[in-house]
Amino acid sequence: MLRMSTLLLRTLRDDPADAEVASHRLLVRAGYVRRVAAGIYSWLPLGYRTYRNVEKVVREEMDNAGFQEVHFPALLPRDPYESTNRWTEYGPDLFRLKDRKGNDYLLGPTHEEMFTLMVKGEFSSYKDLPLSIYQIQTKYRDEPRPRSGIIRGREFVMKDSYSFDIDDAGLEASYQRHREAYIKTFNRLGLKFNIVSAMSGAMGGSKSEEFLAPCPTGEDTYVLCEKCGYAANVEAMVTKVDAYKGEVPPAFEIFDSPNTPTIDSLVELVNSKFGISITGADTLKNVLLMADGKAISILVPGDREVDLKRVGANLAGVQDLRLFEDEDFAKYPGLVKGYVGPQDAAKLGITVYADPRIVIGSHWITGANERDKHARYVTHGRDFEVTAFVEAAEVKAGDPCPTCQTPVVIDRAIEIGHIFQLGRKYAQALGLTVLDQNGKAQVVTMGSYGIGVSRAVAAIAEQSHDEIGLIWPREIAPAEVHVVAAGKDESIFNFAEQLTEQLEAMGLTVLLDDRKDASPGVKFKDAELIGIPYIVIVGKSLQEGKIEFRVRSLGSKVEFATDSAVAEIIAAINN
RNA sequence: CGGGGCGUAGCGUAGUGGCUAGCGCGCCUGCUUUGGGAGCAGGAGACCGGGAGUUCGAAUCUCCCCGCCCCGACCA
Repeated sequence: MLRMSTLLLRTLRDDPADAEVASHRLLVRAGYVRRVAAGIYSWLPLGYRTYRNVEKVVREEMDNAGFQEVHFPALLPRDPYESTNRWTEYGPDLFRLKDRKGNDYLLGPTHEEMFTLMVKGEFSSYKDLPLSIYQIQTKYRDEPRPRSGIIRGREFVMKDSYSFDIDDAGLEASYQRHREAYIKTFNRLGLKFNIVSAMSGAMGGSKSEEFLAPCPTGEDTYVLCEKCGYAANVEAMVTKVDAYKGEVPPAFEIFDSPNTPTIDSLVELVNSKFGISITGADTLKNVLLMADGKAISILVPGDREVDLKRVGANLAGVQDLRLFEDEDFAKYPGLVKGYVGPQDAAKLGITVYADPRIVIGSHWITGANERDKHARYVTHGRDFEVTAFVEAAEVKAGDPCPTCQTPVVIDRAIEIGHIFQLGRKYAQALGLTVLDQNGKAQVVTMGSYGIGVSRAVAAIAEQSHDEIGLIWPREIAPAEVHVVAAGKDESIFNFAEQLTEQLEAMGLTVLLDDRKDASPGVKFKDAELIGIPYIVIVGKSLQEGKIEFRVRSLGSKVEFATDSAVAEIIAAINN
């Protein structure tokens, strides 16, 4: 029995000044967590019970799926991370430390190496596969910017799984098993989520999907087609365009265009000069970038910005990507800021990539590579060539769905899970092979799957709260029933106590507000803030033989007779 | 790392050169109160983020450092 009279808990009447997002604000106010440093939090009793409930659901679903739980240290030696070059590649996000002998250690940001090495140490035959193992472990990443309370911390708990298979078909099967286990897990956690296709990015795999919990304060942006269900991270959104069907344009011509530094001013000048009515979408923007020290130009329609995230995710192998700065222009005197066009790219020594919208045969108004001059009828395939198409332009709400052409919507979400097919990268680097039927060594293929366990607590809070407090799903709540003794009469406290014992005897977890010195108003406010789903009030109606039953999420109140209270409460909860 | 904001008691805050740093919540003692964050009386609790400087005098002005929050870049 949890008693409010002795609980290590102090709810706050005011919102903490340093919390903005709802989950952070409410978890602090309701006494679930306290900040220790940026992105590092302590859990108080109510919070830790909630956290452990989430962990329990995750663990049960992993076990149900037949995955085996293991546990690695958080404190790890440098060596395994050298084999995959991540000691270097991970950069400043890695927490590094030295032992007394001066040897390098790290706090694990993720554990691919350790899992791979564990399997390598034990198994060596195809007969041992497939295998899926997981752990629930604290991870450390020295984030450049921790934010939103426990949504993005520098210390956080992640459930990470890895699958090991002999071939691609096996990997696909393991991937699907994880996908199904994740769907069950998030459903049990009461989370609304979308499964979106994602870029596997730096991890170097192939197929990858993210589980996103929609929420306005989320930090991931994704597109969703409400008709066919297509969903993708903005980085992974595919642009669908038709081939050019217009007429072949006349030869390109250069015209004077002084004082047109912006697309708008250019459009205005062209329209009045030629007596036509084009829009920004008919102009071609040449955005210059430095990619690992190489100058590249990205072509996008003038009415769109370049999305650096998308470019980065879609340009294979590029580490450092940034916009051109004045000193870069100085190195390429042929590039006239504001008047760049793709016609002379080869001469100027830059590599040109184009957004898929710049289809072959289409013609554009673009810079003439001379101050105060633009050109029109500049035609792709005739007047300029590109090295490759790359998804580069920003995604806008209303863009056509790549599968059914319906305008998509853009929404924000918290990433709560990520599954992907890693392939053989780690197994190769660490030498994980097994012998096949023919006695030949085969490199194992792996999948990697993560759930942010501590983050899920915050994600649930984000999706399930109102102005006055938290509203937990039953399975996650720190207790299932909150019994409030509201009054001063001894009989009220006695009955509340008895009722609590009876409910517990029926298998329910109960938080009893048995504080003698708190007024009913305080107890009601606290109960609403704490957010246990069912609230039972033992108070003034006790003398009429009644207690009150409330459902936090509905704000509903009904009275039950005291002698049938336990049965009625249980019936109401299980209804 | 770029831009913005902030740091005064456990929490929320007032105080912009003047002597004793104020208020509300919370906490302690006593009395009264008990269905929507009770009342009265008394009390504890602050190296005003740290350091250096300017000044007769600094929470207040200057410089440096530290910490925290938000936007961006980057990332689960």
